[in-house]
Amino acid sequence: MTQALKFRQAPSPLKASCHQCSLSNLCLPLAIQDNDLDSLEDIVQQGRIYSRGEHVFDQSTPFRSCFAVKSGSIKTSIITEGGEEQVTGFFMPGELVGLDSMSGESYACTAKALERTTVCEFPIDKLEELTGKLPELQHHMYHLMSQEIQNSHQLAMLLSKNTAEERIASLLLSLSSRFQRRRMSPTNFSLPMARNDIANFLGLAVETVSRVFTRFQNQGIIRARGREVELLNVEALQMVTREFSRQGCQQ
Amino acid sequence: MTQALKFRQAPSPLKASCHQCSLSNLCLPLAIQDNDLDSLEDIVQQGRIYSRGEHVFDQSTPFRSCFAVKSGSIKTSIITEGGEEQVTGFFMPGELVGLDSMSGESYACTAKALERTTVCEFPIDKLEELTGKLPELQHHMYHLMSQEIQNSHQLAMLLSKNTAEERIASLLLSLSSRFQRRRMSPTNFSLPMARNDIANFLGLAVETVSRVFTRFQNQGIIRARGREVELLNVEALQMVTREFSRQGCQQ
DNA sequence: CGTCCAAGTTGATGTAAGTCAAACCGTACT
DNA sequence: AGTACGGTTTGACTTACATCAACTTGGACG
Repeated sequence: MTQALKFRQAPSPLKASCHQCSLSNLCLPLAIQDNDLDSLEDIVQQGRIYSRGEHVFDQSTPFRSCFAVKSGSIKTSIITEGGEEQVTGFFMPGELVGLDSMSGESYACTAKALERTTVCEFPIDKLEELTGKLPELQHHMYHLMSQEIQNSHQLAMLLSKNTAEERIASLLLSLSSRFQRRRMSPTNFSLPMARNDIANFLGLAVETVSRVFTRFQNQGIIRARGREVELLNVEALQMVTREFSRQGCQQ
Repeated sequence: MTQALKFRQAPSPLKASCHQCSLSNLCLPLAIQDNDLDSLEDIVQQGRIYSRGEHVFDQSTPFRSCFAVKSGSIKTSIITEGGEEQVTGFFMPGELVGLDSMSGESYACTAKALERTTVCEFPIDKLEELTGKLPELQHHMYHLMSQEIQNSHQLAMLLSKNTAEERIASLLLSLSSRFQRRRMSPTNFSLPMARNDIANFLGLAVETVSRVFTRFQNQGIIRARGREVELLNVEALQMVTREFSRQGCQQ
């Protein structure tokens, strides 16, 4: 660790500044008035920097906090007794990780940084206390959790009804819109996760994911080199996801 | 409708009595002190009786309330633009329906009574107001929503990793434990849903569900006649669900 | 009590995606 | 520069389950 770093990194927990955060229109601050922002800042802790592969938290360890992704990205997954992994989600800047763990003493999943990642930490007891005082914040928490239930239902639907192509098209479009929300290119981005994670998340074999990527590429729908992806024909992708609406329709 | 019924059914909304409800140890009252129970009773409305097949609420209609199942059972499902149905859950007495709809103006799914069913209705604005005042109730709401996220992740896992037999064994065991919580026989119960619903929920074809049922029956694990089910060998069922933990293990 | 229709079962066949195996990167490390 | 090792791609073969089709059961109802 260099001298310079030592100076900048004060002994954590370091207070984060929601006021100055560029993600305040995506993250929790989105829900509350400017003058209540201070009380949120009072409870949030600046998390440390996680490098690729590091665990932000581990399944079955005591549940203390939810984490908002500040930069980078996080993958959450459940590990079964048998050692099987199931990826349950990918989290990008402005998104809140840990909502599935609010029903027990310990984390319901493991959160792993997919790249160099920074987070803000919200200790759960303080967060609950605060949401009790700020109805809009409470409402937003309900909103976020409900959203996550819906997302998960959507995933279940994808897994049970859709083909490999449809699943991958859906994922690409989901990522695309999430990049767009952050004012980044919706058609030209770099996948934060490995093919393996995509496969696991979508209930496919790695080989299948690979094959679909090349098939899409050959059809001129996308261009992919490693993790770099370019969506050449978004409409075609949307067609693929809705392909299953072929109720007597010939195409 | 008989005379007697007309007398008992006062013009709704009728106030429900949580104090006297036999489900108070499963439902929302579980979370709060006896002296706060009155404030919960103040907001809850006695719902009407739904007969089999009736909708309790419909996807895309304005979201007003969450519903606790009092008797009977409810199936929730999403209908896609293409008209495809995806069953997202089954709800039994004491369970809360509608948590996935708290992020929008309208219900995220359709809730249909699987049999003659009664519910208690919690208007969402009043419920939010109350959870702002009762920290334990707020905590419980977080708990329930988090649980639902976990359930849905569990389902996704089942759908993406497990065989037809494993999925059905899991469902049977889940139902079993939910009957048990209600002090009913965990080994001898009647399925509230049709084979079709089971198939849809588990991402299988009806025929497959049927075949697995008979296979289990031939193996002496269960006895099934229509919707009547008897679990003859719970351990065997548990073995089936964990079968995928065969990492080099010979059995 | 017979009729009817939906729900459930059983059998035969097709297929999307898994599995196994091998080659091919890209990049990190000595 | 050479080696080593994930991650990725491609091909050949297998399989669990879907699909299609026929038959059976059972409860609602005149």
